[in-house]
Amino acid sequence: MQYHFNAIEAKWQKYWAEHQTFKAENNSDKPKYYVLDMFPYPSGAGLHVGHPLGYIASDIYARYKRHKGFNVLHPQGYDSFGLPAEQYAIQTGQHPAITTETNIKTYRRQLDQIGFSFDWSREVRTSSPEYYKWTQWIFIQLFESWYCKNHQCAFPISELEKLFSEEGNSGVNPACDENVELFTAKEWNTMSSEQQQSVLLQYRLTYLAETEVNWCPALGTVLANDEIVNGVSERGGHPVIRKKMTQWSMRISAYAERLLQGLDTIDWTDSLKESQRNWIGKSVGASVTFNVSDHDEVVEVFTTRPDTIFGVSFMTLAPEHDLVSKITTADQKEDVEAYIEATAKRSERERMADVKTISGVFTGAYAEHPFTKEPLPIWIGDYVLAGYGTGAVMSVPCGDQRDYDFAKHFDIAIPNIFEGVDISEEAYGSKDNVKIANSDFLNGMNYKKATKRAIYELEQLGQGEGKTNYRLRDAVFSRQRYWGEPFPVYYVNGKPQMIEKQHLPIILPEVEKYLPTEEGEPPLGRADVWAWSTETNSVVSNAKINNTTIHPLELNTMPGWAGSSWYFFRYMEDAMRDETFASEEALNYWENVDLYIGGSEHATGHLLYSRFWVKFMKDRGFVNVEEPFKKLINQGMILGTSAFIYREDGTNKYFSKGLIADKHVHPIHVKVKYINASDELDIEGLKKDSEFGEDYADAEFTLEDGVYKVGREVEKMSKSKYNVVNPDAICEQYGADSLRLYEMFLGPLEQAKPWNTAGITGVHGFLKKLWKLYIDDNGLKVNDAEPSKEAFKTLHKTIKKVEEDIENFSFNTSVSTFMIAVNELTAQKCTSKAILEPLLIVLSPYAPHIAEELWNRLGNDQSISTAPFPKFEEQYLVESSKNYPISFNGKTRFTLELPLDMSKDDIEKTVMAHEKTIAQLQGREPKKVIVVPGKIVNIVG
RNA sequence: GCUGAAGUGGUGGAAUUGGUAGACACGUUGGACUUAAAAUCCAAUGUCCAUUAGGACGUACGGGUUCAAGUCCCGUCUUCAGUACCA
Repeated sequence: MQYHFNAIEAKWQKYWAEHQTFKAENNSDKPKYYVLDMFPYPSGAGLHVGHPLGYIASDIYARYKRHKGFNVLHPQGYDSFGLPAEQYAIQTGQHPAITTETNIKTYRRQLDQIGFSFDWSREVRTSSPEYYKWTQWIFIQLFESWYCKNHQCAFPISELEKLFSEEGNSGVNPACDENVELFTAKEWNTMSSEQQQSVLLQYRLTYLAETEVNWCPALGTVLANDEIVNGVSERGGHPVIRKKMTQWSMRISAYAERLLQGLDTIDWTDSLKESQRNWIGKSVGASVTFNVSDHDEVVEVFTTRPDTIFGVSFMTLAPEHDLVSKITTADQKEDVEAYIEATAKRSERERMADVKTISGVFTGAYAEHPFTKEPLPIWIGDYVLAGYGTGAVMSVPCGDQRDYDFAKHFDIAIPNIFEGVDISEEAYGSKDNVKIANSDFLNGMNYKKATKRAIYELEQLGQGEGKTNYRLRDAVFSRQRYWGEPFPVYYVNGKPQMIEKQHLPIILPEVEKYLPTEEGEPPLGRADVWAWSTETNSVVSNAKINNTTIHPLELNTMPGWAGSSWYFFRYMEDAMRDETFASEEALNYWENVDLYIGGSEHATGHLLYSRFWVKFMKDRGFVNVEEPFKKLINQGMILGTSAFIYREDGTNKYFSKGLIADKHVHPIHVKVKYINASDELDIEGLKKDSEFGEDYADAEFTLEDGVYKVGREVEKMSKSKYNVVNPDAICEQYGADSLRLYEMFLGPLEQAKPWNTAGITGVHGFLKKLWKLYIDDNGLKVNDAEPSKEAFKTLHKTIKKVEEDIENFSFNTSVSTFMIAVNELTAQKCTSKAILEPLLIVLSPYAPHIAEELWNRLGNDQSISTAPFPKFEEQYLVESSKNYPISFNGKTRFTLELPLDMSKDDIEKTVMAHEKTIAQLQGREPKKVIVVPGKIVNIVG
């Protein structure tokens, strides 16, 4: 009987679905384990072989944990709001919901055929109203909260109102907008409700603010910092400009310190933690204010080197700095304005590319040194960034290379405040091994002491204080798009109001077109039912404008990361649950994700935002975990191997790769399915391909050695490069088990690696051999024969290795282990059930279908997933003897097989006897024998 | 520049954490079976020298520690990823 993988796989997939084999229980005596994949965005292209890599790894782990006696939650869903469906809608008029539904069907079919052990009863879709009701609800909770820096915790905004009415705002220490005005309790209580609302907006964890945003004209929307790569949009590569807009923002900066501290408590890779640390960008230093001479203004700067305060010889402002227009003297006005205009014209990209050119201009104004009262010229320069710190720096040319270069270029003084350091060539940027000089009360101190003293003295003067600065900016939360969560917000007199929970969800309305309106409003501005009636408490049609008091609803939608920041909690419960986003019992039982697998591209987006939301939800008591993902693994990308044919310029002639050296050719991508394992092109197949019509019909192919050789190159898998390998075709031809094993076999999980379909014959051959070990032409070969010692050894070696591999996430080496085991057992002619049955359990996480089939044929009527993982027993691996390498002066000459229980002295005696014989033969004196316990025998002379 | 990861046959990659480098697989070559092909099976396959026996060299490069180094230490180079005028 042959191994009919297609039939076997279909059979068991159906069985698992019908029996709900992988349904997780919310009540169980077993310990819980939560294995999660980053849920996919269902794109129109469907899955290619790279997508399932992480899912296969997590599935192996989930199945393994079930064998190990855990109650495993392993869900899957779709991050189904997003730009591609909307772009497609703009082009075709097709509603994104329909496209999304179609794509999800394709995804589901493709996922099902690989045999994942997902509990589909908990599926979530971020675009379904049952789900985004709760995304909207969380938004409201953020609006109704403020963050107390003293307690490092978020509280309801009503508590802040109470504090304000009792003692004003001078005593509270909240995370809030900069430069909020101080008021007393009395002042607060006399404010109008509208005024109070305006004030509170400065403290809420999500707030409306006029912010400078990254506006992408081509996409008609704003983008977050992490959606911009090299100054252009991540999607589509369109230019991005700075623009001021009123936007919802998330006060993630309030959580900067906790987001940083929390990294120490979770098991993520160093590089990922490092990315987040860099993104948060904590720097400890001081804020210092410099009075501007002859003005009523001050320049506030942030510095990490307050110890170098006496080295300041000038100030530099960003060209966009508010003070520039106020302090520039009449003489300098023309130059300054010309400079500002010139920098504004330069795109972000140019400014980044051109970091070496030093440019700047003197404002004509001077600041006063806080201690020496010396006048310090105030310059503007584009090396100072408006978006970091205060947009102004105190320039210490002897201690900072950029200040140094600037000072040299404009011939500004470079006072040296370092003892015995030569600064004639470059600045001394190091904090170490140096003492401060020429600095009044700081003389002779090191960095640490001087910093402390400088801050103290500044505080005495009232011109500075110790300060910690974070690079992390608040996250803009509004998108001018259609296909996203609507905000549960309406406006009364321009002030945002939250819609009450019982009226959620606010359903995304139908629109005729998905583009922004002619007035430049977001697409929701086109909906004729996009207003809120406070009388009926419902969304009403704009047409009813005369019958009832209506208020405009927020027209923006939420960004992609809104729905993905909390979805892992929704899986804990029935996705249709309507009372809360998940029950308290479920949240208490599942806590957080034990293992999270996904791509590293989310390092500073999704993985930071979800940590922020979870910390917030913890503060407000909605969940009871501080971190969402205990352990995180980034799977590497599977790359495609593109194939090229070479067309001679201006002809329809194609030359084989070896013949192109002296010709003018250019490479053209061809479909990889026409290439065999030896890089030879199937010319007939290509000519007949309907996608290219007649393009290749009369093409002339010049061969070498009778074949056409193509060029190969490893690139990202992409439709346009014709290097996409479809898992459907692989499952069809080799089966899901082969695909699963091969994806693991390709290499370490976390590494990027190219796909090469040719290699799959190796693992496919293994599965056939495995089948033959159990089944032959007469049916089942397995019997109750007493297993041999060797068979036990093979089995237990395999158990041990695979268990270690899975725990260490090195799935690639397990596949080799299985191959060796099957080869050994075949050679031993093993037919014992006592060996072959447990072997199936060990294999089943990797190749569940064949394992389930053989398990069933061995007479088991329960799914193999209920079977406990076989226990490794050391005794079967213990050997009676061991090969000792015998080395002379470090060179291994021969090995001696000696019994394991031999004592050190006996080993020495035995080896000495050998040495004597050899020495006699070679006609020399015997050398001394040294035994290193347990390891090796040395003979030294 | 900074941070992180890595460099092993023709290729993907192993190596129990300092103990016989190259497991396993692909590819290649030869053979068996077959009218033929596919499939399957067997053998060889790091490089060099040697008819053989055997030997020399070999984990990016240069040093070092050790009886013993792919593994540890110092220096250099290269590749990939992230980040960047962050004061």
